[in-house]
Amino acid sequence: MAQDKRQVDAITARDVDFAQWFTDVCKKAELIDYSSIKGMFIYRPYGYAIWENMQKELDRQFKATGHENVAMPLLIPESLLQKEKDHVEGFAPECAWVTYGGAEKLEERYCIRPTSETLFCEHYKNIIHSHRDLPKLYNQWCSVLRWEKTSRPFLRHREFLWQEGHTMHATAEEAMDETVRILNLYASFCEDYLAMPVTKGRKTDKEKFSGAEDTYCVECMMYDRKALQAGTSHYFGDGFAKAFDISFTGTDNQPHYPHQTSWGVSTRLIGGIIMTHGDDNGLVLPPRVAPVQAVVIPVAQHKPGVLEASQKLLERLQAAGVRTKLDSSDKAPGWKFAEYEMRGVPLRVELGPKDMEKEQCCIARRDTGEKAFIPLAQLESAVLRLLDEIHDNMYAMAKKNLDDNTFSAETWEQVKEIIERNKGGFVHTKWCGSRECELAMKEKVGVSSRCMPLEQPGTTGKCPVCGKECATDIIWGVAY
RNA sequence: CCGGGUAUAGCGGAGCUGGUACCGCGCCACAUUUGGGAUGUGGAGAUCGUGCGUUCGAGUCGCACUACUCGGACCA
Repeated sequence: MAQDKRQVDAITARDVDFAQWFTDVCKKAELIDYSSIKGMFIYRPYGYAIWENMQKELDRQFKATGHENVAMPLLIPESLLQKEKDHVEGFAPECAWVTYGGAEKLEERYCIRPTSETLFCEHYKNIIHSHRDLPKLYNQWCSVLRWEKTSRPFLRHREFLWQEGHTMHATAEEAMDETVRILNLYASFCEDYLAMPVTKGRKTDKEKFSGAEDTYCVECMMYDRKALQAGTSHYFGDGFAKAFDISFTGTDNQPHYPHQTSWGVSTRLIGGIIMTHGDDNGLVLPPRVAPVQAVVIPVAQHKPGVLEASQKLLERLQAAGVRTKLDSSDKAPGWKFAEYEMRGVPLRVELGPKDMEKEQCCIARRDTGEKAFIPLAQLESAVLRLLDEIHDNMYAMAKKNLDDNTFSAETWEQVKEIIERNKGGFVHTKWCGSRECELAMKEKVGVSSRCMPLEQPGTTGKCPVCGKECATDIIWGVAY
């Protein structure tokens, strides 16, 4: 392997130590750097650019479905956070608190937002009075802070970037529609933009968001067969509205409580694409969010005309809407090949004197490593076609990994056997709905419930723990 | 939060029974090179994670702290 020639850039093999491979990729591809505070990471330009591309597309879709962006305060007074009982119980253990303003000790301490439901509710109380004020479809892009005990790049930060949507609706049905609309939006975003197949489902009471009536989620399977929760969409009913005393006058001239949702995805998605698609040569980025979709590498660039011709390729691809970079640095071509592979750039366009004679260029795919010689006249169409093909192929490979590692079982012993033999994966069983049986699975098998899939077969069977006859399908797995 | 490991130049490492630090890669300059991580010559770069202590003297010994990392717990 090329990268073995240099220790400096060596990346731990993926199958030898997946955790170390992941950290190596994050560092070597210059996505992220550590800061001096545990769990607080620096998003470097290349890593942040991936987030910006995700953000751009999600923001477009949010706006297309009627949502508006707002910016709420960073700090939450303790008294405000405490208004909803379940919510504060869930988040208080991981809050960081501001207790001083300048040299003065504050009368009341302020929590640095771990999530902003309470802030939105306080505001909604002031602006929602009539059914004409509904729905309110707000979203904010911000960072939040949760004092996690263990942290890992992208997967679990103390401070992380995300978007949080908070909406208010006149009826439960409308709020539930919104919850599902966003769940579907997240699912199609993961599949169509990140090439990550998802399983849509509902969380158990144990796993749902603190204060929510229902939490829906998209669960993905990483290359190492562990589960990653990629996005969540919560239905709150009118619980927060009651706790925060938010009401509106309906067409019937009677007071009503509005129904609420919240939903979010975070920079954890970047961790997801790394662990779904990466290989032993480093990152493999889904073309639709890759900061650089094609890199033009001149070969023998000191020879007359090569740089100029390469520059022309750059301009043509940029004009065709392809995010393209030309690397005319004086590194050797082989060095550049390895470098951009490590960084996951989907396509490499090589141009040298021999190609110029034949009016062609060489295009190499990151996902398969295949090289093809393309007539210069067909440059744009070939590149655009290949980017789509790469996306489809990356999706298909990830889907195969998901399908190959998804199983069904009837008893907890079978689940344990499958998880141990397969070193992870998803196992479908029936579930009686009791927390005791869910906890027993963690205890006996070491798995947690991922979700109850939205698509239920409607059959009945036995709970793998208590053996009771039941109808609900549930998925178990080891999660990040 | 509990237990194990680690911290020396940008990166990876060496540094003995205490004496102010060495190697490879990278970096800078010049020359020759360029189709899978080029070669030569010259050069720069470190208060040894932080703080306190022992000592004539600490990278080395002791204590504390911080961060990273692997298990576990917790969390989503």
